[in-house]
Parts: sequence; C-alpha cells; structure tokens
Amino acid sequence: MTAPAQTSHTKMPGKRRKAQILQAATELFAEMGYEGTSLRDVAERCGMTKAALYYHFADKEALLRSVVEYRMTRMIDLIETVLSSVPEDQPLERIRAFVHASANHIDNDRAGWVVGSRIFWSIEALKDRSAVVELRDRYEGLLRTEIGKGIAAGLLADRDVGMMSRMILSWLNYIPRWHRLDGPMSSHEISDQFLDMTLDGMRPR
Amino acid sequence: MTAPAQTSHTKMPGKRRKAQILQAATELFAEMGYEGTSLRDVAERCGMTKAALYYHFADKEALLRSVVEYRMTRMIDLIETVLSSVPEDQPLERIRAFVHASANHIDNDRAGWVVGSRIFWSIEALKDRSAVVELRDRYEGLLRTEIGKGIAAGLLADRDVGMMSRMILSWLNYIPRWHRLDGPMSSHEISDQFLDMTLDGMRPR
DNA sequence: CCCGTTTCTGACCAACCGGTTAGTTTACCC
DNA sequence: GGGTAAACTAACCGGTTGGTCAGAAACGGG
Repeated sequence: MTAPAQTSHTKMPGKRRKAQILQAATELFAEMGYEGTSLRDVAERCGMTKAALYYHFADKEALLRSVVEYRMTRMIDLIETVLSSVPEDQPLERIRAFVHASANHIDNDRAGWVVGSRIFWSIEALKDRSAVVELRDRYEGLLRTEIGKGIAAGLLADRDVGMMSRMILSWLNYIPRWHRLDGPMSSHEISDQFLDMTLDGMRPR
Repeated sequence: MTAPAQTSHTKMPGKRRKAQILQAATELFAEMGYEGTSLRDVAERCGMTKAALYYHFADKEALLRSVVEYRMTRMIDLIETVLSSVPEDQPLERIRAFVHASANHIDNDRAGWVVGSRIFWSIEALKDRSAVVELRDRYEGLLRTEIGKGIAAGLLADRDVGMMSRMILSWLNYIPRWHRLDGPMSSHEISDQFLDMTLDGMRPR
C-alpha cells in the first residue's frame, strides 16, 4: 500500500533502478507471497517492462535472493554499529541493544522482515540459499555470542545457548504476526517487555 | 514424501474421499506453498481428476479453509480432552498440558501445523477467514484462561495476559522452523525446556 | 432389475506464468 | 556530434493455472 514510486519517464542509472526494483519486489512478495507475485506486477510497479527486469536480475529466484541479502546485510551492519557503542563487558545490555535494533527494523521495514524471515524460508524448492544462510548465521551469531558471555559472567543461568537464542528470536519473529503498526505500542516497546519477561520469567520473583 | 495413498480404482464414499483430499492437500500446501500447489497435483496424489475435486470443494480457497478448519478442530478437541484430566486449580500444570498437547501435535502432524500456522495466515488475499479466526481465538483462549488463573492464584507475575500467551505461542510456532523430526529431541521435550525457561527466566534464580 | 443419486471423467477455456530474442532508445564520453 | 555502452521495449514462446461443463460410470434402495 505504498506509493508507486515511479519518479520519471526516462531511464535510470543501474544502481537506483536496482534499488527501486528491490523495494517493489519486497513489498509485493510480502503482500502476495513469492509464487503469488508475478514479475509483471513487479515491473508494472516500477513503471517498466517485465523484460527489463531480466537486464538487472537473472531470474525470479535471483530477485528473491537479492531482496533478502540486501535487507539482511543492512540489518547486520546496523546491529554491529549499535553494538559497537555498548561496552563489551555488559552482555545483557548488548542483548538488549540487539533486540531493540531488530525491533526497530521490524517497524521500519516490515515488508522486508516478512520476506526475509517468513517467505524466504518457506520456499522449499529454492536453490542456493547459501549466501542467505551465511548472513542468518552471522545475525544469530551476534546474539549467541552475547548470551555465551552472559552465562560466563554469571549474569544468565547455565542453560543451552541455542535454546536461549531461539526463544528470543521466536518472539521477535512473531511480532509482525499480531502487532499492528498503527497500534498504541511500537515494536521497540514490545521487544523491551518481552526481553524483561524472558530474563525474569513469568513466575513472581 | 508420503505414500500415494490410492487404495482402490473404484469410487469412494464422500466422507473418506474428502479426508483423503484434505490429507493430500495438507502435505502439498506444506511442501510447495499455497500458490505453489496446483489442484492437478492434489488430484493426482488422490488418484483422481482435478474436475472431481470441484465436486467436493467449491474452489481452491475453500479447500485451504477446510484443511485448516479440520486440523484446528481436531487439535482443540484433543487439548480440551487433555485439559479435562488436569485439576482446575492447578493452572501451571494445565498450561504445561496445553503446551505438551500442542507440541505432540507438531510432531504428529507437522504438515498440518505448517499450513495452519504459517501458510494460512500469510495469504493476504484470502477471503472469509472468519471460521478459522474463531477457532484460533478458541485455541488461544484456552491458554489465556489458564494464565489468568495463574496470575489470580499468585503463581504467575502480574503481567499482561496477552503478552504472556503470545510469548508461549511464538516459540511453539517457531519449533518447526529449526527442529528436525529425526533429531535427538522430540518437540515434547523441547516444549518442556522452553516452558521451564519461560517460567523461571534466563537469569539465575 | 431398474432408477435416482452420488461420484467422477475428458475435453475444454481464457488468463496468466517465467523466460527469450531481436531490435530500439537514451545517456554519456571524447 | 558521432559513437558506444547501458537501459529498455514489443512481441512472442510453450507451458501451466484455476475453473467449467456435459455426460458417463458406479452405487444403493426399492
């Protein structure tokens, strides 16, 4: 439901055009699903022909991969930047920073989040996920590292790191499923509450 | 990767045929996605013609709705049965029973879970979700009720019931994303660990 | 044994899909 | 201002899609 974003009737430099295509594809994939989106739809939203898409991307799968890689890369960069401003020896604060940055990304680029976290992984027949797998591992690794440090420092209980990180990532990924952007709370606040609940537990302390 | 399930070359009574179609559609939707599954695929797996599907179901959307409604109804019945054998005044045990029953269902009918929890809700263009929405509300209501009782009894911290139930449901729904059925742990054990972690928190007690 | 109902088939439809090709327009550099 | 590379278009391809329809086969009760 975003603006058509068609800015001119003339040609565009490759970089800007590619970004525009990625944006349109992101929105459409999130809205209609991968198989539910036709390349004609994508082209039309960019104000050009389907054939022109094939000048920029090899095929539909490459477009999907590009969408996800682009978004994941930006998000990882952002999180690494944010983390670099939190002291190394405060893993709990670093975990909170990780969660906040992810939540902000959910609010700022919901379509991208949907494509990257739900759609991409539900295409069974997709070939060559390797690049995205690597990015996902790096993203999750950022969280796991801090959890490990938290356990070592005695700030977290000595449980399985994988289970702990999966728990955080699961409610993070679940947010767009029920949270409305026009609602009273931002994903940032929500993630804050979830993290407190996860750290302290549901039982009374 | 299940057997063709074609049992006879003759006709079938409506009830049995419908169940067979639902099973085939469930597996294919889970494997290939909704748009990625053609009605010809479904018909072929049932050993009949696509046209015959239209004798049993109005259209593709009705088939999807039936798949999800059928599965949700069975699951709710199962959970209500299980809950009826746990004392009313032990909400924490009842929450655990809810979680276990859901986890068992994830293991026993993974395809159904994928369709009902991931695929169905990601089809933006789907009309008339009302019946499934009602079933989902009833399912979630079972959990919320017990959480509310737990808070009232002082067994749970006085936090928002909605947030608490969403937290449990999020890691429950996230399990099929990373858990392999041939792995060392069952979803039952995993859900047990997650519930402990959710109740006690990640901080040392 | 016949008849009405249930269950199913085969052929067909318009629309749409991802992808290709041959050729055209635009931008930019010298 | 001519040439060259980047960016694009129009037309087309075989194949598939969800959905329809007229009629045939199997079934069950009388």
